[in-house]
Amino acid sequence: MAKSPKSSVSKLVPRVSEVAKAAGSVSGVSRRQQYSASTKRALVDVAERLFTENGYAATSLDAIVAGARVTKGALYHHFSGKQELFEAVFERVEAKTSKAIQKALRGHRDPWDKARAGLEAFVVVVQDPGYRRVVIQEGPAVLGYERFREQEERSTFAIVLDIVRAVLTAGTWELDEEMLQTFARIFFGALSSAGDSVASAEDPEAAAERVERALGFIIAGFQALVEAGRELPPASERTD
Amino acid sequence: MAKSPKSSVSKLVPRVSEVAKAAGSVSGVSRRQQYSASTKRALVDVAERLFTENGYAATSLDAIVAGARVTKGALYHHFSGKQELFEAVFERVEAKTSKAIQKALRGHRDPWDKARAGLEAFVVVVQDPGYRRVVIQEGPAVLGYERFREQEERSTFAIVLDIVRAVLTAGTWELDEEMLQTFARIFFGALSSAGDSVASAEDPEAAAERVERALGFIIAGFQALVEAGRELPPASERTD
DNA sequence: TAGGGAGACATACTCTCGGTATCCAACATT
DNA sequence: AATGTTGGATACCGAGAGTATGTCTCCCTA
Repeated sequence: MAKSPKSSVSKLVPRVSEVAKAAGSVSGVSRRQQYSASTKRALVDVAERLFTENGYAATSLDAIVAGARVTKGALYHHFSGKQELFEAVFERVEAKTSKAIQKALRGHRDPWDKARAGLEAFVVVVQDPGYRRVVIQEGPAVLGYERFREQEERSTFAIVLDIVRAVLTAGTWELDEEMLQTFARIFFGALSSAGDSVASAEDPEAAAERVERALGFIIAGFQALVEAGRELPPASERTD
Repeated sequence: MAKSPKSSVSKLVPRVSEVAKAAGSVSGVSRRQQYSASTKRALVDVAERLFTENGYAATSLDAIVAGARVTKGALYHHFSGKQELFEAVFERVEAKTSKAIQKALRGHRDPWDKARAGLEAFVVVVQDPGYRRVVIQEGPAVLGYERFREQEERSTFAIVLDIVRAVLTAGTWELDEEMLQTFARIFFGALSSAGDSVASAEDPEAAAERVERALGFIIAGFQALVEAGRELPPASERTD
């Protein structure tokens, strides 16, 4: 229905102007595919910027496509909708973060050293506005908590889990996977919160220092118990 | 402009049907004010339910006003918009939670006992779907992180801060307010995250037990160091 | 006790925005 | 050349947040 807009002139500017043409054309991908990939990247680029600056709800698709100099048609060709676009941004930010932390971890063999190095890296990386906004603040709400956790599970949280596993299996007692996950969750939450407090502080430098000292202290206490072979306490007395 | 709908019959059902008439009419409030307060409460009631069930974005104002059997006019008379309505819900849920924890804290004098009791209470209360959804998951995104923290600052977080202050000033060393806040933030984050993992577990009972044991262990390590009078570690070597 | 605020809503409208339907041009394939 | 496929443009739609304005009724005061 609706009068067909077939005679709409289609002023079609030369299209795909100066963009693309990166990656030397050697590979087997056609020019068309290159263009496609480049507009997709452009969309994610702009979306990342706008989501970070104004948040998910306050960022309109019109603004995004305008920024990427395409139209909604292009957007909906590459993504199923606003949420999937957000996911793409989310994954990218996560990947960046994850890589940065992994990098900081290299060069430490002792698990406890690794933990401390990871902590320091995390405190730095969490100050990135993109990570704060996209991952920490809006991730759970936009993706839904379940999907959010699935994503985390495969990146930043995985790192924490690895470290926790390393330091705990180095101890004398053994514990099941569930308990490991629990410890990792707790530390991960502590890190996230700490990171937030750093990022939103008036003086991030000073805040970061405080966070490192505090967490260092807690970890030290933890380490002492673990290395002393102290058993896990039982749950409270209401466990029948 | 626009044709004035003055002749729109106004079918006006008896209005303010069976609701209200709670609180024995002794106080100095007029009947008018009672009615007003009751519709406001009805709005918040319904909003709390729908926000909890479907989330903020997926809950339309139309659904809320329909549930409360009023119109948008009423809603916008009492609240400046959807967000302010959410804030009202948020505050109520927070207050409920806060009160529950405070209650669990009574009857413990030793700060460390208090900490453990508070932990247990928190793990329970965080399983409430309303708290999870409204406060933990959507609070930061909807309110914006700053406003979210301001609110937390005055309720649940305040409790954690109190406890942390109690256990730390009981120790030998002294530390400034900022450092206290940092510790509280960290523990608060750990608690929130732990609470989430409990609430979203297949077996919340078992998850709650694990959380308590893990956090109990961490606290024990913390306590050991504090009571040993161990100094805070310096920050990492890049502090010039 | 009449009347005039003003508070407490109702109704109808606007406008932004996410999503859809449809079309077209540029390649790819035969 | 004919055909299919992909990348993308345009126009449109409906949902829903917010607004403009009217109106009823309680309450207070002269």
